[in-house]
Amino acid sequence: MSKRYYVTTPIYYVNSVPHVGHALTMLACDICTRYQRMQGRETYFLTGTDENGLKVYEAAIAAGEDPIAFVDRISQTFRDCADSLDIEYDVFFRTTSETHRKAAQKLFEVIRDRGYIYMDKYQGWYDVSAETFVKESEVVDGKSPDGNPVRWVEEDNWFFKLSAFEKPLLEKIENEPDWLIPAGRKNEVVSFIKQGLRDVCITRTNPGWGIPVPGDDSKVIYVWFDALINYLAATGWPDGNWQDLWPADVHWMAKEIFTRFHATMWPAMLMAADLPLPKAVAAHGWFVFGDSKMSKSLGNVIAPDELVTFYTERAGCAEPIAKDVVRFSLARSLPYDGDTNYTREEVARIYNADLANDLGNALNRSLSMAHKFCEGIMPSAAVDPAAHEAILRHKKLAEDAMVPLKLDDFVSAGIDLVRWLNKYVDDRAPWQLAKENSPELPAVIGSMLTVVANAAGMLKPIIPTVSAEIARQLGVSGVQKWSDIGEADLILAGTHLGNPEPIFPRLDKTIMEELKPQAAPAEPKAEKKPEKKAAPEPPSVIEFGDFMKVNLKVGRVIEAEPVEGSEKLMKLQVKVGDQMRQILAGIKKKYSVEDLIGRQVIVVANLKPAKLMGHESQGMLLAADDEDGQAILLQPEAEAPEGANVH
RNA sequence: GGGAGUGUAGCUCAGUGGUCAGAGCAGGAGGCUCAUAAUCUCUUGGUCGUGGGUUCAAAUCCCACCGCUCCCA
Repeated sequence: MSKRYYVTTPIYYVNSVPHVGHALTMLACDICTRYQRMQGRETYFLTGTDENGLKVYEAAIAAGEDPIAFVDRISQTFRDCADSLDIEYDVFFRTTSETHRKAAQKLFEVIRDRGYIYMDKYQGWYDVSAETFVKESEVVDGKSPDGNPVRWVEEDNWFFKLSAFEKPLLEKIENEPDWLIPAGRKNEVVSFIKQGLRDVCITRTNPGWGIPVPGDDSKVIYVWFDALINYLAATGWPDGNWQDLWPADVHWMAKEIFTRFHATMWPAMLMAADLPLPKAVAAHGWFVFGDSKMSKSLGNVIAPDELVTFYTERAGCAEPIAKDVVRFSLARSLPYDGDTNYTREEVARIYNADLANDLGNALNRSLSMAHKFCEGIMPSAAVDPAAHEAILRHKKLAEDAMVPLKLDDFVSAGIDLVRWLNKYVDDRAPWQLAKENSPELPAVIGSMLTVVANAAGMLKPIIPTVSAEIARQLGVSGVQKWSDIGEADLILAGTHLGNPEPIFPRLDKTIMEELKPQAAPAEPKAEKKPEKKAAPEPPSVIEFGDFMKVNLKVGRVIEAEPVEGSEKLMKLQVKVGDQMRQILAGIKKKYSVEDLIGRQVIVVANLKPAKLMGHESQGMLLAADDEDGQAILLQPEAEAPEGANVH
C-alpha cells in the first residue's frame, strides 16, 4: 500500500476550552486532506488531546473531578468543536492511551540506547506551578520571574542531548527551503538555533500521573517530550505498518509552539532516533479580537458553534451551509506571518461580499437565465474558449497556492474565478443576446453554468457542503476529482437543471449595524489568551445530579495565617459543623487575618484534599472574582447554623 | 530582562532594492437589468509607525525609538 498523506494538528492540552483558534488548525488540516483526496491520494488526519501534564491532573483535582473523567469530558469538547465545522479527522488520539504510552517509552529507549539521553544530576531552582526549571540568576526574592514560588531541588534526571543537533537542523533547513512554512517563520527558527541549543531535562519526579521512564519508575517523561511523540505513536510505531503513514506530510500548528517544539525539538528527537523527519512543518498566526482599548467587551473569544448558530438563525442558512460559512471565513482570513483580526463583523463582510454577492448570486443568476432563455436545459453548444481558459488559469493559481500551503490564496483563486464569471456575464449580456435571437446565446449560458460548476469544484475542500449544493441545483454530481476541473464535461448537454434557490441569504443593513463593535451586545468577558491561560470552563449544562455531588456547607474561620512565600495563599482553620479543617485559599491580597477570623464562609466540603505549597488543603471556599481577579468571599446573608448545608 | 516577529488607504490585508505603492470591503459617480437592493465600470482615499543612515534608487537593507504580539526566561 502506498504511503498515505498524513497531516496532524497538535494534540490539545486539555486545560482549555476549544475556540476558533483550535478550529483554525483543524480546518487547515481538513482542507489539506480534502484537497489531497481530490488529487486521488489516500489521507490520514490526526488530532487529539494531550492529557499527561501535571497541570491537567491538578486542574481535575481542583475541579473536584476524577482525572480520567475530567480528561474524558474536556477531550469530548474538542471532538465537538471538530464536528461543529465538519472536520473529518481519522483518529482522535489521546496521550493517556496505551498505544501512546508504549510508543513514548519505546522512543525514549531508542534515543537513550543511541546515546542521546543521559542521566545527570539537576541542582537548581524549580518553579513548581509552571513545571519548569529556573536559572539561579533569574530567581528574585525566592520567586521565579513569573512570581511563582521556587524550590531548590537536587535530583537525578534524564537529559536529551539537544545540543548535538544544532548543525544537522541548520543544514536541513538550509537544504530544504520549503520544509518550514511560512518562510518568515523559518528565519525565526534559524536565529533561535543559532543562539545555541542547550540539552534539556526531559523528566520529572513521578507524581502518579503521566508516563514513567522505562526502567525508572521514579520519573515520568516531561509532558512536551511525551506529547510530541503522539505524531509517531498514532502510526502504530514501532509495530505494524507505521511506514504507511510516517513520515507525516504536514504538521500544522499555531505559531507559539512552532519554533521551539515542532521545528527544533521534535525534528531533533527524530534525528536522535534515526527516524525520518516530517516533510513539512507549517505554522499559522493567531486570531486576535479587535482593539481592546476601545471597549472591554472586545476581548471576545468567538466559538465556532456560536457563529454557526448565528448564520443559521440570523442569516437563515441551512445548518450544514452555516458550517461552511464559518469554514470559508476562517480559511479566507488565515494569518501567516502576523496575526489577524477576526471579528463577527469581518465574518459578516466576507459572508455578504464573497459568498452571498459573488458566489451565491453567480449561481443564482446563471441558473435563472438558463431557465428563462434555454428552458432549463444545458445547451449543447461548446464552452466559450475564454471561459475554458479562465477556469484553467484559476485552477493553476489554486494548485500553486497549495504547494506552500497558502490556504487563503487557494480560496482567492476560487472566488476570483467567480468574479471573472460575473464580469463575463456582464460583458456578454445574455439578456441582450436573447432579445436579438443571437446564435451565441446557448454557448454563453452553457459557459456560465460550466464556470459555476468548476468554481464550486475548486472550492470543494473549503466548503464541501456548499459545493455539493451547487452541484445539486445544477442537476449534476459535480467535481469529484481535481483533474476534472476544466477538463471533464461536468454538465452534459441536455441535463435538466434544478431551480435556483438562494444558498446564502444576504445579511441586511440592520444586522450589519448590530455587528459593529460599538453596537455589539455585551459578551461574557473572555480571557485574552485563551489558549494557555483560561481556567477549565464548565460545560454549558450539567445534570442536577452533578450539582448535587458537590457538598456545600457553612463554616466559620477560627484561625488564619498567611502562607510564607506565597503571594495569595492564606492558611485557614475552618470549623464545619463539629469538624475542623485546614483550607488554603488564595485571598491574601484582599483579606487580612483579622478580616477572616470569626467570619462565616461557604465551604466545598467533599473536595478531594490537595497539597498547595506543601500544605494540605481539605476543601475550598466559595468566592466571586472582582475586576482584578481577586477573591470576594461569599458569606450567608445572616448568621447561619454551624455546619448548615448549602443548596 | 533576553531573542524574534509585526506596524502599508476608514476596515482586512498583498507587496521579499527599481515604471505615478496595490487588492477586497466600506464611501462617491455612472452603466446594466439575468440575479439575493445583486452585478459591471470609473472614482475618492496613503508623510508605507517615528527619527536617522546606506544607495543612482528604500515600504523593502542598517541603526535607534514608539506601539502591538510571540517565544525564552
